[in-house]
Amino acid sequence: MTYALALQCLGDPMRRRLFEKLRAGSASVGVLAKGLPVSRPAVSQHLKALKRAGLVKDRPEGTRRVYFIDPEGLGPLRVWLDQFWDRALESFKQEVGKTAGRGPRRTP
Amino acid sequence: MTYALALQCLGDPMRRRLFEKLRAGSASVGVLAKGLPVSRPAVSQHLKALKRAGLVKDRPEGTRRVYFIDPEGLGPLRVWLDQFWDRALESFKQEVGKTAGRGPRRTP
DNA sequence: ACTTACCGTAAGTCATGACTTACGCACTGG
DNA sequence: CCAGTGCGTAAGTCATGACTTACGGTAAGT
Repeated sequence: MTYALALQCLGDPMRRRLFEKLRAGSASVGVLAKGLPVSRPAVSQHLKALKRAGLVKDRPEGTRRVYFIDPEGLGPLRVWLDQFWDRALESFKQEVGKTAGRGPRRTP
Repeated sequence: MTYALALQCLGDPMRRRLFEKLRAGSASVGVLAKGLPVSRPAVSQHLKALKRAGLVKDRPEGTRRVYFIDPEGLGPLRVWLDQFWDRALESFKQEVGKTAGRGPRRTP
């Protein structure tokens, strides 16, 4: 059920940019805030959401907090996605044939 | 770049429920609307968004429109996700060790 | 041709949530 | 011990978007 939070989090463009920044490696809040067109508190709030979704972890480092991606957080999302690939792909094959078959009544 | 639309779409709970319903197979708008706590036009609008994101396709069938999942729509999302698994996983291993290492000054 | 079923779009309402500024707390260095 | 730095939270504002009802358009049955 935790994939829901992950999706809802990554659905936001700003949070996605934040998450993608962290892909390059760990970074503090201040560093992340620079390079983004929003205030530092906004970044804090986004990081809080990402943390709640299990997508990132943080570690205190002196007076600052360093955030980094938790790969395990993407696990449930990956599993959820695979459920569609398997199940939906076979259904899809049955559909594509029909797409030009039974349309509205042909009126020549 | 299309993974952005997919994420933004699936970020919405109602759209997710809709998408998961379609996993069981194709269905018309009216059928989908029943079983969801929203009006039929709302479902139409959600389906429009899903279609724009390339996640579903539709086919006319008489007076109704049948929607079904397009597995290819999930492709970009999958690719995007993998980029994190590969890249972030190695970064993560370097981080976990530090998590208890350099904290705030120990004050015994 | 007329009615009925099914759907998409338009227009308007309302709540969610993304942002801001202001504040208080924890840690570090002089 | 006293600034200064870095951060999280609170409170308030404002736009986005998710929903509604109303309408028009297409296809099928009689």
